[in-house]
Amino acid sequence: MKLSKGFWQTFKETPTDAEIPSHQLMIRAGLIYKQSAGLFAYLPMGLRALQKVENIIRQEHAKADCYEIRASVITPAELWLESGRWDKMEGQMLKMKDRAGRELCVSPTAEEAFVDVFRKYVSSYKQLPVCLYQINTKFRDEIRPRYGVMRSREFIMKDAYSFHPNEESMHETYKKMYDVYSNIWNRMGLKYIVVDADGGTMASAGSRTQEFQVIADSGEDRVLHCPECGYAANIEAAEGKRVIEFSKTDKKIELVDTPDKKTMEEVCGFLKVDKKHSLKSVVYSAITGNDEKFVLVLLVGDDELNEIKLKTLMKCDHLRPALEGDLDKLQIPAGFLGPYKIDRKKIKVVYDKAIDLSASFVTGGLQKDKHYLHFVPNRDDKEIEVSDLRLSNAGDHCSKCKKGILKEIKGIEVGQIFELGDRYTKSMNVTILDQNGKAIHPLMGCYGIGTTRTVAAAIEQNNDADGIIWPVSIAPYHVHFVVISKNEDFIKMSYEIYDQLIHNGIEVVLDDRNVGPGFKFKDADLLGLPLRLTLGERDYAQDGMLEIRDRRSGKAKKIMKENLIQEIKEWLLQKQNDELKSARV
RNA sequence: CGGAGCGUAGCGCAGCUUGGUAGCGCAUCUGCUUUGGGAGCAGAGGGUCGUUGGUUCAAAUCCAAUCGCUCCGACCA
Repeated sequence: MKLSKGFWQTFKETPTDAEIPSHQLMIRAGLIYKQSAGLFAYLPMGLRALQKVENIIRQEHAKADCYEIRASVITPAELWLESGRWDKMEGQMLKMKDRAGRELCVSPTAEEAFVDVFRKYVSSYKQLPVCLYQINTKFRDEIRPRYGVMRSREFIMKDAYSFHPNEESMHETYKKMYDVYSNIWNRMGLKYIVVDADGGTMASAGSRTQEFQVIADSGEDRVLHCPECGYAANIEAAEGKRVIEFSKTDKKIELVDTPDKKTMEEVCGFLKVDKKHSLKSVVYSAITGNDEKFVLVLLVGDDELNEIKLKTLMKCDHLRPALEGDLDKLQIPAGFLGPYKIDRKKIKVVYDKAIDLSASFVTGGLQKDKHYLHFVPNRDDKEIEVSDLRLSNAGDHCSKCKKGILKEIKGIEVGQIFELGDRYTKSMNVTILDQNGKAIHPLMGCYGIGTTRTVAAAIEQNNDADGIIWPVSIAPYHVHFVVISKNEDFIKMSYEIYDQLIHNGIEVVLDDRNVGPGFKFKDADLLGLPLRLTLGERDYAQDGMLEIRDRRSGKAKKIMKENLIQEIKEWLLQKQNDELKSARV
């Protein structure tokens, strides 16, 4: 690209609505343009980086015998009604009607569409396993889009779907895709961590799934990591064990006044008790269809509830915290909730398994301005149901090796791999014949990568005060060629060098604009291509050399015009190797 | 959806309290000068003040409604 003829504009000022570095830099460096909330246009520089990511993905998938297709982005309601997700994904889906009144939606994901393609063409175990993928636009009507393309409503995702005659084949492909995914981010030189995850509404409960998390302070995901054995999991799925010194007592349960003390902090502060010697009571409503059940969850005072665990326990479609109105209906005073003598007909009660049932706790009095002291669950409560419900936390003991202490890391989820099993083939009634001529539901795996999010994550991890620092593998171009001269002969020379670089396979941007050198250098730093090449009238007149400079290290070197191609190729190769080594955690 | 805030030129903002017919910096255009870290001088173009309605002799300014955007929360393969 010659900038004098190109389409590229940078901004000196940081846009007010951009919060995190990658979002600010993508706008300032002229990579993207926001057209509406959560909707972006990719400009030439941004699009090239995105295409680099996509091509790495294509190359790595090809190695694993995955074939690219492209399903339609708009899909008919029938497909979603078949799988039962037309209503389940309500809210996330952008639905519409065509002129005949048929209902359609913009795909938020494509399991149904791929199953639909699969069932048309595959009918025998002999055709399996097979893995198809696409790189295509998705739309999820996020309640709150934010952080630029990190959480946009329209985005581009690579989604792959594999089909299998049996579990063994499904496990095998899962493992293969794990390697494919690792190679992809390795090649980009990103620091990432693979973590155990929760399947959410995608997979059946308990099925295998892992997330690939690019490590970044601005990440929205919390990951727990054991430095001893390397165990890592999304905090939602993490298994940590809390070790607490509980307090024991022989004293009888006692009702005391706690006027206007409603929160844990207030009650424990007032009674001068550590929060871990009290029970936190939270009420949730579990909804399945028209059926609504209430559940009282008891946790150690300073623990948090893991809603996913509760949702699994309740086997419900939706879960929401109870509102004051619900509590009024149940005739329970908000702020003074507790298990002691509560009516089990109205509400289910579950103790978290971290609670020592023989220890003594402070708990709500079930009447206004009252709490109990010395509540001992297995002495004072007759019906006790225990389940694992707490959110694991940094500081927990690792459940895998029993030695390490879990640490928290923030991550950006750029990919997730699932073993789906027969969830979709069953609901959509897809069968193939096995060796015995028997009809079976094939098993599925699915594997997603946020391509647009990967670009943002790469910038999030590679930037400094001056701008972006692209990894070589996904940089929009390799070399930012700055010419400093007004002399026509020099401009002409820069065009010759530019052509020469292109002929040798080096992707180059030539800044031949009629602006000052400072302006060009600032722009080059902001865009952050791996190498900057400078042809300056002043220096060239002195020694006949050009300057080549590394954006990341700032290291610079003078080189003769004749050696340009070779030097640049060597630098790029060296940089790429260095980046490969720095990946993964 | 609940809470908060903001909509004035492409971008960043002032003006609004106390109504009098819109301004600054950057960007853009022209000319001259300037070329190793976002140049200087001189001039120019560009705004239904988000929209609609109301109050008023007069509304960017006051009132109401509405739309859009952002932040916090809930939501999230």
